[in-house]
Amino acid sequence: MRLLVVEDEARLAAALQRGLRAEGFAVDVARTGPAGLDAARHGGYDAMILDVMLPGLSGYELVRTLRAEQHWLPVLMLSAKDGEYDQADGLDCGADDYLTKPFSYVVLLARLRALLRRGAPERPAVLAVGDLRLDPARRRVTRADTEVTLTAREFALLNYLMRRPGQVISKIELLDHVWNASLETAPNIVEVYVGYLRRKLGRDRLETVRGAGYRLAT
Amino acid sequence: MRLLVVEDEARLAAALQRGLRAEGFAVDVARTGPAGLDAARHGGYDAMILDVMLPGLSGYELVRTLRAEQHWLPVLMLSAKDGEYDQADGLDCGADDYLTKPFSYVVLLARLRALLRRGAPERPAVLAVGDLRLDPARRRVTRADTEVTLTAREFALLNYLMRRPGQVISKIELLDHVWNASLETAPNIVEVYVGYLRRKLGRDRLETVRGAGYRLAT
DNA sequence: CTCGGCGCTGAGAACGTGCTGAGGACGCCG
DNA sequence: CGGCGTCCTCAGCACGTTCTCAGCGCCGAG
Repeated sequence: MRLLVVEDEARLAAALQRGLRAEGFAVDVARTGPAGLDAARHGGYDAMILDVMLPGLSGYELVRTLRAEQHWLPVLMLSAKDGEYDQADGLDCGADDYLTKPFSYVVLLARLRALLRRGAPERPAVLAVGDLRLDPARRRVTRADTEVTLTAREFALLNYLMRRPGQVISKIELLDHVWNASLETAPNIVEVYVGYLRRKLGRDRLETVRGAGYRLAT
Repeated sequence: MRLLVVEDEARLAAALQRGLRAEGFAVDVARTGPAGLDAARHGGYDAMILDVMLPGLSGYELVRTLRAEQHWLPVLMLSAKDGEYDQADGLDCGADDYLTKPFSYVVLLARLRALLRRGAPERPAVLAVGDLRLDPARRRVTRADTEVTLTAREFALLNYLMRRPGQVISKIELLDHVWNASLETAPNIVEVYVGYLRRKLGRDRLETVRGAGYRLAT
């Protein structure tokens, strides 16, 4: 899931990015209204978190413009509760949901998930492929009932692969979702981590499909 | 879903009743501590929203009494942030979650929903994990039958962890529920308190899951 | 068979995360 | 007022994790 955060306060932006990445989202940040609008138009995001007070172009105007151009990206709006703007305005101009600062992180997450959920199926509690099991809540992985300890990055990678067993997944896609890296990042890092996983899970569990990507054996 | 709101300020009570009804809940209101206690005992509610400042009987006493009588109704506590009472105290006495006034209605709803989803009517009188025991009503903790004295904050933290043993809980979530902190608060405070707990409870009872959070060993 | 390119791996550097002790702010109580 | 306990901040340290890089092997095309 790819998210766009449009926020000019550096600390809040950084905190959001960190927190959401920890939840497994790929997060990009834009710091001004125009930059945000541009990213929203072309970035292929699944949702946008948008501050109202922005340099260059207000959040309201941004959403209005986007909607006028027939972009229907889900938008979660944030505003300082200083009375100048109010919630009704936010929803009026085309935002899908609305939070006033200061807000709780858990609430943000809940609302965000609600936005994204439209149509998306609920995740199963425990992923299982062959004799591999992965429990996201407990953050545990077992192979034939013996526990395997993984680092955060290894866990994220396996997690992603286990959601689409048997399918070939490209390095670019993995870079994008597991590392949320730019196009310029060297794909070698993926090879390195696939190597780590192979050592821990068994050699033939991850197949290489030359020129295409990797596949988790079912 | 039936809710009980115990709140003496007429305006707030009315607003809550109206808002929650609009969400599809059946809402009753009690205006004093004793009336609230009585309703909670006999009303068959799914959750209670409880102010701290009440005529006749404080919210703290109310929950404590209820828990002592083996009623495990989920309780969401509200307090004015006037310093007289502290958040940690709220979690101490057996409430399930806690909000300080002024709060956002959206936050209230989100927390309430989380409570109802969790909704454990079959809660044991005392939380027990391994040889650890925590009694929310009496605010006591024992480890292998010897009492451990905890400060309010330490107690609140352990309390939260013991409700989801074995699961990994992120620092952000802990900050949110135990400290009621914003996103920008430094997560170091969690590390510090985990350190305190480890000293008092034993080194390996709280596992660190690097890059993810903490887990209470089962 | 030969060659080019893709993928694999080990070594080690760079980085970040988490832990800890010291100490300051604050409120409470004698 | 002074001592005490709790809460929190901060800076330094240690160690695990992440990433880079270079060299090599292997696969497939021609």
